[in-house]
Amino acid sequence: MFILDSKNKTPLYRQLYQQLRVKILNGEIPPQARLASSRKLSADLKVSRNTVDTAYQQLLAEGYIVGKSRSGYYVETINNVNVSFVPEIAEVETLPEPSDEKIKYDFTYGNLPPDTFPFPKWQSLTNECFRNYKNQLLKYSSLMGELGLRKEIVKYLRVYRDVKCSVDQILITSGTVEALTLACQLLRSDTTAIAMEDPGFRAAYLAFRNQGFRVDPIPLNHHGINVKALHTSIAKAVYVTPSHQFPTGSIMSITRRLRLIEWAYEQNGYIIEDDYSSHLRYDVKPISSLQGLAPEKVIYIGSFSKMLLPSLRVAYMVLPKNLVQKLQGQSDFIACSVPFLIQKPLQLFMQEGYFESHVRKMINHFKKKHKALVCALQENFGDEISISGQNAGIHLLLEIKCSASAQKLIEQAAKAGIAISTSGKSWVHFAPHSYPCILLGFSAIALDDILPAVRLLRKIWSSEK
Amino acid sequence: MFILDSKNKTPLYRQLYQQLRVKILNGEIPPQARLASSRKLSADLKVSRNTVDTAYQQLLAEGYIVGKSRSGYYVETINNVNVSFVPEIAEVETLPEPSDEKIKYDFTYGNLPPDTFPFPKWQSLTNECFRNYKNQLLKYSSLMGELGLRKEIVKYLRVYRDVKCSVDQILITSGTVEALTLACQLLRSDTTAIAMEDPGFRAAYLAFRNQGFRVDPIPLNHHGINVKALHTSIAKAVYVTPSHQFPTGSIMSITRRLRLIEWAYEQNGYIIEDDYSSHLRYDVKPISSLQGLAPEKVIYIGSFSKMLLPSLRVAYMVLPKNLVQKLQGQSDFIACSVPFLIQKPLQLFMQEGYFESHVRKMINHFKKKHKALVCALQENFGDEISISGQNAGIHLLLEIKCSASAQKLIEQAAKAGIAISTSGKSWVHFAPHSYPCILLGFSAIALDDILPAVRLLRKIWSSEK
DNA sequence: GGGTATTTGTCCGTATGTATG
DNA sequence: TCATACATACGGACAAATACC
Repeated sequence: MFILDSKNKTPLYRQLYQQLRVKILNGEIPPQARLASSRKLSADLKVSRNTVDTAYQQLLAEGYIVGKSRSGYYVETINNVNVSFVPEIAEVETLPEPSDEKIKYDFTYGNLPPDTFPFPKWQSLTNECFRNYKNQLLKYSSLMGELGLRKEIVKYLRVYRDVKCSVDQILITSGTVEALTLACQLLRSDTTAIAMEDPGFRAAYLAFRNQGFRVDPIPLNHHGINVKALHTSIAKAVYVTPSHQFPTGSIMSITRRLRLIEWAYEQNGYIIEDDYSSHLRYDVKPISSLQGLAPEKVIYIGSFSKMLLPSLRVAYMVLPKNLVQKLQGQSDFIACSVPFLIQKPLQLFMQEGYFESHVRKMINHFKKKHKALVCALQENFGDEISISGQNAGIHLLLEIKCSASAQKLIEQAAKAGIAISTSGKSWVHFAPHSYPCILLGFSAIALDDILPAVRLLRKIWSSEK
Repeated sequence: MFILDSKNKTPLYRQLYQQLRVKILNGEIPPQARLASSRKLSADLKVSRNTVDTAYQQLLAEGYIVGKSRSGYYVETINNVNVSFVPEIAEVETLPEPSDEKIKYDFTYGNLPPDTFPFPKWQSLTNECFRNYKNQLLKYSSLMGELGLRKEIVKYLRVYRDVKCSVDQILITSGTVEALTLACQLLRSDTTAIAMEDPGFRAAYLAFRNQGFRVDPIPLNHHGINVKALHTSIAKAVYVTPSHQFPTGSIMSITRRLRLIEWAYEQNGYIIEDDYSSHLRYDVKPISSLQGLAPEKVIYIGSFSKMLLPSLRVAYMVLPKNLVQKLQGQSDFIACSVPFLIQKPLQLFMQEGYFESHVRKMINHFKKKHKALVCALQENFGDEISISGQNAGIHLLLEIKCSASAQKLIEQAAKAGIAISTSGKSWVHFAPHSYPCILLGFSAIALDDILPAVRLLRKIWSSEK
């Protein structure tokens, strides 16, 4: 009949429910049949009547049976044609956590180390949402995102990034790529090509391509994008990473910024400013964001992936006012794609000041690792490598003076347990380059692991010199 | 000098920081000036030296001052071009929750009633993620989404929707619109126009337009889209809602389905099947999904918004195998846009059989409300209205035989506290139509409210007859 | 056919362990 | 660490439906 095991972690009533359900679906208990009364069954199975009753209630709620008061429960005719037999849990193999065992040192880009993110706080904020915001969970949210979160972002941007905007201009997106996609949708009527820095951020390149735009690579030097070269392109939009160029790490100079803005006004075009590493800079003076210099000409994009958690999937964009109107005309009645359960905890996190302190903590954290990595590289490699990138961000770009390909160097490192982002995966380079380039992300690796990791790299790669 | 109030809820260090910052920005403390030492200032203000130091550290982190070791802190020359004076925004007004007080009966489309969603269970699953999956929270996830969740979706689709696919073909997206956008990206090289049912789902129309496609409206009757008319379009892709046409509610007949598939093979085109209301049908026999009939020609899109929670923002698409390859070529290294904190709880929810239970519960729930609404409308309006839509979905479409515009009817209802989705917001209608049409969603309203709400509607609208 | 005993669903309070704050 | 809340499981009390005399 029924086999109930009180030692099993699944509750008794649920075990009974499952077994009844299977018997109904495969016809062992035929339609219109009357189930045993809760008293009888409970006596048979040596469990409480309520246990049986709870199982019956569940079947009732799901339409497997109907109840006649004071008479009994009767099996419904299930009219699903092709539900021949539906086992409840068909034993999904519990996926073994992808074993990172082999990775000893992680130099991949973007992942974060444990113990930096305040998990308990975030968990309690999430639970607070379940307690206090049930109503909003049951609804679709508006296009731009939660108003409260947008207010917090405005405050943050005004104070730390010199970005000047009102809440109406903020749009919450599920990652930078969505932001870029939306930017493309807004610019489709203005241009058929988008210019970007070469080398540049691969995901942006793909986003533009996927949106049907031609991408014009524009060379850059250590002061930033070559505005003269930009003038040769017909593109009316340019994608740049001025606060910390990806991947070279240079910071766009103020004169270059002003010339770029001049270009935007002349061409009646737009600048897409990707401030992906937020205000992660160490010992270098801040330069005002492009957006702050020309709010009407800049689409500013920021992200929480680097500072908080990559898996949160929250980014945001600041749109010029005319584009806000355009967006609302284009996308009226489309819901924001970031779940409320992510937006609200983030809002509370910022509101209560935890974000600011967390950012400070992270800056310090990365600063130490940045310094340690630069030192370790210089000590171990000397002038065999050149490090590009200034005191900012969460990665360095190495040019390694050897004959092997970057691909091969990365494979060799992988064999020794050092994970490095495959070159050409995270960035694109259109112009040919002489030596292999390696992008070394230092966000995930622990401070104390940096020196031994670099020594190991030196040992592995020395044979290629 | 400085006024610190320990009774104030903002921390002491922050009060000091704010005041110092203002004085620096407006020049009261000039560039290069040395700040008072932390010992002196703490004595002056009768606070701990740490309090002063924390404030100084914050200013330091933000680049307002520089520290010379064993000498003091000196004010930096703020070289931001146009930072004239940035007041910190104190105290964001705590937003009053949008008061739904005025809404007595909610007939808007898509929202859900409380007490149907198992919040406690979901909450505990979310917490389980914080406990057991910290590693994965610190990482970017892969393009297609969590493998475990995709497995569960495959199982569900196979059993309930006749969809035939492997995990490799499943892509998790943050809502239907993202799925449609991705579909557009995949079809860009094949076609410049997309055909869709007229009337049809507005968000889809907007998505196609925003992606730069021309949209060809194709008329339909109660058996589904007019395939003959479809042949007159040059579009190589057609968007349909066969399981429950939006908004008319008709179910596409099997012959029509087969003819549509024939079209796809002839034209070497694709069908985008939006199964938005999943298997929400009452007393009507299910018809196999288009995907099940022609897996190579159909892009199938499903969503969890209607059955679980709109605010979760999770949908999924099933791609033909050749498009999977295309996608991976196009979007390599782009992360899935659904947060891990949403994907994982959903996976566990499905794995443990709660999703199936919940779906059956919801079907029962909606079935009752559907019946009650149809009865109430027929009793109160008789032949003054015609109800279109068969026994499926979470809405009805009413054609009201009166001279007033739909807009006006909706406004009148709103005055009486009855919320109805604005027509033309959720659906588009290209062809002209004689009587005003009203889309009545019955997902949010409580069962017992349906009859009084309809009576009230009758009373309000009777003057327009 | 009417009264009574029994069966049955339904509702209530309570004890216990776990999870959350 | 302790208090609280919740899910689970239990037994008892009540009223309606049914069966029986």
